[in-house]
Amino acid sequence: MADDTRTRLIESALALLRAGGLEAVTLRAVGDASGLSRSAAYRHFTDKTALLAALAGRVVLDLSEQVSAAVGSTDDLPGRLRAFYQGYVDYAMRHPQEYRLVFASEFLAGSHPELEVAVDEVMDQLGLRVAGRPGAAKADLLALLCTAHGLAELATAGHLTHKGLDAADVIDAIVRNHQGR
Amino acid sequence: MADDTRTRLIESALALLRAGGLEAVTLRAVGDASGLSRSAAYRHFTDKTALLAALAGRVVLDLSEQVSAAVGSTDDLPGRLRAFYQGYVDYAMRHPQEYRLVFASEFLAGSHPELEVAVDEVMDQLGLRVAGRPGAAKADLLALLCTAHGLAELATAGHLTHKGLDAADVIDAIVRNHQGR
DNA sequence: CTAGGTACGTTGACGTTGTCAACACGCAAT
DNA sequence: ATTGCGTGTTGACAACGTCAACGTACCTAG
Repeated sequence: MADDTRTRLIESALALLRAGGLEAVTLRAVGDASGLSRSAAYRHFTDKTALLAALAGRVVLDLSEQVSAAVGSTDDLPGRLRAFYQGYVDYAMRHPQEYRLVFASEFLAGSHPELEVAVDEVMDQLGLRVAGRPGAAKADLLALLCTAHGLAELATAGHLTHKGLDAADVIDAIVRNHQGR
Repeated sequence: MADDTRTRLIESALALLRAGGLEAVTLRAVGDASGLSRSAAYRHFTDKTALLAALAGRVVLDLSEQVSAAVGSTDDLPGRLRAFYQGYVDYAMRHPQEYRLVFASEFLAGSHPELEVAVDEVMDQLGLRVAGRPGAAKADLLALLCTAHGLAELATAGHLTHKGLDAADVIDAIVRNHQGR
């Protein structure tokens, strides 16, 4: 099966990313780790960026599942908000390189519509999950995701811990300042 | 003066970044654009990442000034909030590559304490500017900045316009859902 | 059964990049 | 005058993304 090799390439890239950051993910290294050769990836991806985009897609799905699980079936809105933010930033802190790859690859690579669509879908789903029902306005959901993403990026960059605070404190402030409608 | 050459290198790198994105910023191209040679940058920066970090520092300062000007001396809190978010995302949309470089370089490059400190300082200053007085809690200011940064990143990635919305709509939602104290 | 195409994988090679060593120049201080 | 340092250049190297050429298995049509 060709799909098998394809996922093995993605898996190897993921392992390299975790171990040594984005700069450790080279096509030669991916080939070695997969027991293949340098340019084996070109039979399954048009580009190096296409491989990264596929990997990013996997990450987005993983993130979505974990956050959904974290929100679970919390009843009250403040509780859902808190669980959402906490689950989101927890994932980002547990997998910093992976999380940042998702948005870095959109920057570095010109256009990977497949990934952009995946991100959009996951974001929508997460927003609905928190809002509770599909009646919520799009702008409100996006506001939620903006905050979550900013939180995740600042947290993974270490800009929160610098001041004797951690993500939970900021989440507290966010939820406290949020008035439902 | 050596400082002169140093700033010229940074300026050339900025021009290249604006013109062709991050991948167009190569040390050889910077040398050419500065009328110097390939490795001239190594007399002023230890690394390519150090040059990028210096450039990012310049960008952060620029961002800070523009956002401060946008907030100006708005009186009411909702007005200040709106002006802050709008000014922040405006800058990011006007200079997407530069804005993203600031946070990408922290990711790509291991550690550039100078840049991290600059980011922290600017963030603090902006937070105070919006809060109006130094009495505000740190966590509240950071919450503000998380949202602004997330907004800027999603906007520059095109994740807002996809749904027939633009940044102003999301800012409306954010301000509407925010209860000051 | 054979011929040919297709999917998959490998190696060789090329241009580009970041980086360093070696060298050269000019200026300041001893 | 000599020494040293700051600044700049070129030559060279390894690593990288990428492509062309080639090989090999397999499936399918005649």
